[in-house]
Amino acid sequence: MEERYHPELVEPKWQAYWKENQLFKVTENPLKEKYYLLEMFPYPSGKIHIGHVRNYTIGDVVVRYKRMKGFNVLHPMGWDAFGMPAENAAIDNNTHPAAWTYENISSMREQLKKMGFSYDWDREIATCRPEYYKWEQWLFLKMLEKKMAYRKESYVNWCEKCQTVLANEQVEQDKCWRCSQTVQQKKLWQWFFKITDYAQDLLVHCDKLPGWPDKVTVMQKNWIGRSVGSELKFKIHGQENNIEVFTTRPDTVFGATFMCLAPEHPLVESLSKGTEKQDEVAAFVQKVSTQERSAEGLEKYEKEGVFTGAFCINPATGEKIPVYTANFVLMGYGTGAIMSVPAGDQRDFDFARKYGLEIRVVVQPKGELFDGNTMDQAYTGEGFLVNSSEFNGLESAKAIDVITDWLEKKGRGKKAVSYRLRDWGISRQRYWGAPIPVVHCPDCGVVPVPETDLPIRLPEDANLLEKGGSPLPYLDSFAKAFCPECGRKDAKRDTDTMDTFVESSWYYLRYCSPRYDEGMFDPKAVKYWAPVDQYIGGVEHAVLHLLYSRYFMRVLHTLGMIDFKEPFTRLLTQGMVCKETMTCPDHGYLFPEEALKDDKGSLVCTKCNKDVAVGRVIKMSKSKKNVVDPNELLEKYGADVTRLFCLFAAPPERDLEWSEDGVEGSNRFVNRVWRLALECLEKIDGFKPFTGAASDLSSEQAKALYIKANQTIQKVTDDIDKSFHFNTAISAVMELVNVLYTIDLDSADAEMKKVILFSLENILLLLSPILPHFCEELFEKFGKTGSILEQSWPEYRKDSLKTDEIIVVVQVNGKLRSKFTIDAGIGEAVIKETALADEKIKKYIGDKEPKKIIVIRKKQTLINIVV
RNA sequence: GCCGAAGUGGUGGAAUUGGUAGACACGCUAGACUUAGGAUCUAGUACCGCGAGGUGUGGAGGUUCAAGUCCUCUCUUCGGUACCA
Repeated sequence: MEERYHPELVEPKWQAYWKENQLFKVTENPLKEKYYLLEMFPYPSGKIHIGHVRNYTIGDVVVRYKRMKGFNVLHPMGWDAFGMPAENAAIDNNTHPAAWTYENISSMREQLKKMGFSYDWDREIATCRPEYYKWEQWLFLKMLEKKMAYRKESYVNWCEKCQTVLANEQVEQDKCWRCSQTVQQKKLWQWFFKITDYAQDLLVHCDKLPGWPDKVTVMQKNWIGRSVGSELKFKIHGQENNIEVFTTRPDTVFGATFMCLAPEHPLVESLSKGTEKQDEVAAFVQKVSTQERSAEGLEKYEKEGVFTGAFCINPATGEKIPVYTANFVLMGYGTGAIMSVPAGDQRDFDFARKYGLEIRVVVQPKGELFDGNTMDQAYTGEGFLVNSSEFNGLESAKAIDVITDWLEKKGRGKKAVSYRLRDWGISRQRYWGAPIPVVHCPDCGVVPVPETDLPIRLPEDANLLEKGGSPLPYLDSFAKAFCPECGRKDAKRDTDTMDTFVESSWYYLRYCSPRYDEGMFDPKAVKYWAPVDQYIGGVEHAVLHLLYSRYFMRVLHTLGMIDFKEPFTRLLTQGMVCKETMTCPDHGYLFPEEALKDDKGSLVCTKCNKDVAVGRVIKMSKSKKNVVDPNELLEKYGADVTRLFCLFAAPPERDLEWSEDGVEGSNRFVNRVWRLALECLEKIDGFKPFTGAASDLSSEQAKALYIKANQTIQKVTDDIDKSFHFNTAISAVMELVNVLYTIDLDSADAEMKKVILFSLENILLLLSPILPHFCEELFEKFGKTGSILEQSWPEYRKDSLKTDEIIVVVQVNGKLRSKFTIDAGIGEAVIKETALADEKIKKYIGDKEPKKIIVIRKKQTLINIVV
């Protein structure tokens, strides 16, 4: 009985068994109900981190559970293999993105295999392979043909010194991360997908995703950001052109005392041209071009603007109002111009005060008398119109329609819907991505590459530029092309590559038929497997990846390629894995192994012996060094213990705080079950598990254990099935194990032994999705043949879940004062009587007459006496 | 800034539709076994108080016989914010 569980022997044994018997290989089987479970595929960064381990463990448990429930389960794995880190690593380590990526893939694949995850590895894909991105290029051509893809000019972060485009994360405080040069906004022609065509459909279906967490659909709705309002035309003074604005508050149009254009607005230059403001405006536009134009970045800068020198006509008042350009107006939202109503919008108010512009009150609630000169903030609420000519006195909410209709009759406006959602810019001026399959011809313009030329291969012999730019434009063998239309020899291939979100928007369909070479996927396979029944991944993808995927399915649906629109029926967004940071005064951030306890018990740096400061618990990241290497865990504890801890430490949707002590605890539990099983094996021989009803059992102890075992089956099944709360499922099994530990096997009678055997076998079945290797091994020791995977999930007996007695909780004025046990079938009157007769209760009631007695008989039986 | 979450013992966390706050585990304390233990087993462990008892789910109010759970306000931390994936 000294023997401990030895993962280093047991785990490879069963991994080999599963592989040999191809237990995870699946094919379409119309006789079985399918279940497609998918975890978000990883970026091959080099090593699996704990966040991956957690994500894939959650998925693996559900997969194994569903298999035991009889489903035909698809559970694939692959690699989101294009992306910026490969380029950075290639520059830093003087290697090639492809070499770096493929190496990472093979080491990460080995790690995943050691974790015992039940993937059908025959379906593995890597998005950087031409066989994959060929079909992405194919789809791009289809979208181009259907006008779902188009080109327009838009801005990128540009470092003049490095001559490169920078990602947002490569811009640090307006400076290039490599050379600290101030970053500029540069205008480039880029490709876009017309996701806005589906804005309404994507929005409406947010409410038809019952399997998604509300927080995700709410975020998506807000991201799409539908707003209803009006589009108004402000005639430019002295010209026939108009400036169009979108506003949700046309009721305030009489208060529009100036106009603001985005600095990128095409009219900014032309309006100021030739005026004395020309230079000032140009300088301002230049200044704004060094400012980050993201929603997050906008907040960092002081709101400011300049007068363009031009005026436009307020369509309601007929007044001349000045046209400004301002840094808080975004070209990408609405029309890139706003009518400014300082009395009704805080930003406009601040702007007006700053530049001495008129603040005219047009809406005020009853009983107020706002004055534009003395107000200290804008009034954004509803009220009644003032200073609005014939509309004075009208309720502002009603005025929205009335004024829009009035302006429409004058030809100056109309009702309009605007979305915050912008079209998806997919062009990346990078090397390590899927080439965009078009050619630019001096004569024919943009010409799609013929389908038969696909894939347009990314040349793998290119060397990266030191400063991070893409080598593709300089690589003649790639960039020079014949025009497919006219045959001109000096046409130029598009050297941009696609956003990596494009690959991840459809990979889950590719898994259904990963080697299919006649299209993106085999329609028959997709018909059987898709959509994904359960998708699992980080909550950080709540908007972009998930929205793009939803969009892509709509595109394929429109193209008639699939018959569904929503890719993921159920979604689980798991929390991050966090750990405390440690810093040494001399050496900065420390890895966990670089800080050790000295004899006094305080943490010191292994390099200099100075005291280590323990910092906040934050998401594990290499830069903060608060990481745990799964390889070390595997070596020390094995896969099953690591899996157990990931599941036990927190429910999946919550952040998980890593704790070495907690892992030790999981290890202890695994060994506790191991010893229990071995002891039973030794002492209970020749018996079969009990399977009758609890009432057939003669001893109270056996009955109690049997009920507990049945309750455990119910609890674990519910927790996995309904909420994925594995932590409570595990604690339920722990409770049962604790009960078994209190039983003396040597003195147990035959009946008891049968119930113990029943309990133990079910513990193994219930734990098998979580501790697959461990449970296989014990199952085998108990003389079973085959894999535990092929067993059915246990059923509990409904007639053996409840005990004969219940505990009644007695409260006086809502405070717990006493408890008693009573026969479960007893009536309410008896409960009241018993409670009132209770000595402790009498003390609290005294001689007062109870005002009210409330008896609750739900999960708990409770009686509250109000005096 | 905007959008979305989360705050419960020394720690991670548990608590259908409001109904015994702290399951289960870590840590700690004590005991047992042991040549030894960082193994194992048993017991105890929210806080204050000698006690009766009181107080407790980030903070402040409110609804209710009853609030971790519902409502209002507020603080802190985290995620996303369109070129990290």
